[in-house]
Amino acid sequence: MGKKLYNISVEATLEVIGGKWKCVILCHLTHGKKRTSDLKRLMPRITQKMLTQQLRELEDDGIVKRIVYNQVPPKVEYELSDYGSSLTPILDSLCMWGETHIIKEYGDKFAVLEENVLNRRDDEVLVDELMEKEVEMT
Amino acid sequence: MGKKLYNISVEATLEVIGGKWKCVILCHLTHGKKRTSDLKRLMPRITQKMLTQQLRELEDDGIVKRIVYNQVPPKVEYELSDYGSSLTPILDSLCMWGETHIIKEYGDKFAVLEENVLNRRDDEVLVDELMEKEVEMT
DNA sequence: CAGCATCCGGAAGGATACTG
DNA sequence: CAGTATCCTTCCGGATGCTG
Repeated sequence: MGKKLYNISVEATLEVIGGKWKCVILCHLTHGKKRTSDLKRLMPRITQKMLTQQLRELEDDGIVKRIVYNQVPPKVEYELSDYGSSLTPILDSLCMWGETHIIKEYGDKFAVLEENVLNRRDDEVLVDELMEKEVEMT
Repeated sequence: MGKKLYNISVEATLEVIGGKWKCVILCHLTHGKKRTSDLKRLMPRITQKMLTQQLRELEDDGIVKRIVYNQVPPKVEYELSDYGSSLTPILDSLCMWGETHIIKEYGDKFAVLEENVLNRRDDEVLVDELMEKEVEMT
């Protein structure tokens, strides 16, 4: 393997999760196993190509597990590996900081969440989190 | 301001610290105020153009403060703003995960640290951290 | 449904020279 | 020393069509 040289250890982290969509994908996976079609719906702007590419890289780095069901039509699921789960606290922190930042910038965080996010069925954790915060603020 | 739409809150975080060099710069700044020339030395691979660009964006987002001394030759320092300091726990976690990852991948973490990192004078915190871990492992 | 191959435009980022 | 401006190359990533 070609050893890479780093000037600071965070560069090693960025090499793994620094891809354009990787943190977003991983954040969704912290909420549980997801099918390819689930991920597509959760990330309407990602292209098929990028989704597969980023998932492959995460798989190669041992961050996510790819579960293939041998059936027709095909079914593939992705979930955090044990090693990938060590990123969960970081991913949660990144999400929480984002929520705070959105509030700081826009006041009402719902103003910047797309409808598909609020209407989705299988990943209501975020919405629940936001609802809780909303209650705290009243 | 043009409101951006997000599908998950981490996207807001990435818009602020997702730039190619931003996390690296911020990690260095968690160790204290730095002159432009310091940052250049700490990041030998970054170009002048990118350094300035990333710093400007971080400044615009209220993450870093730019301190200009009116003197000749010019002297400029950068440091985390109060708001930027709210990222410190995340940045520390990212660094720590990177160290663990380096150990997992290469065994000896010193094998992948460039010499300029080990020889530098003003940012020995990382080295100290590594030394401590080394001791723990023996 | 999940994924691959191909083409292609545009943004990202490097190199260089110049300014105060 | 710190920063700007310009040019130029690279390659990321989108769009499309096809396969099992």
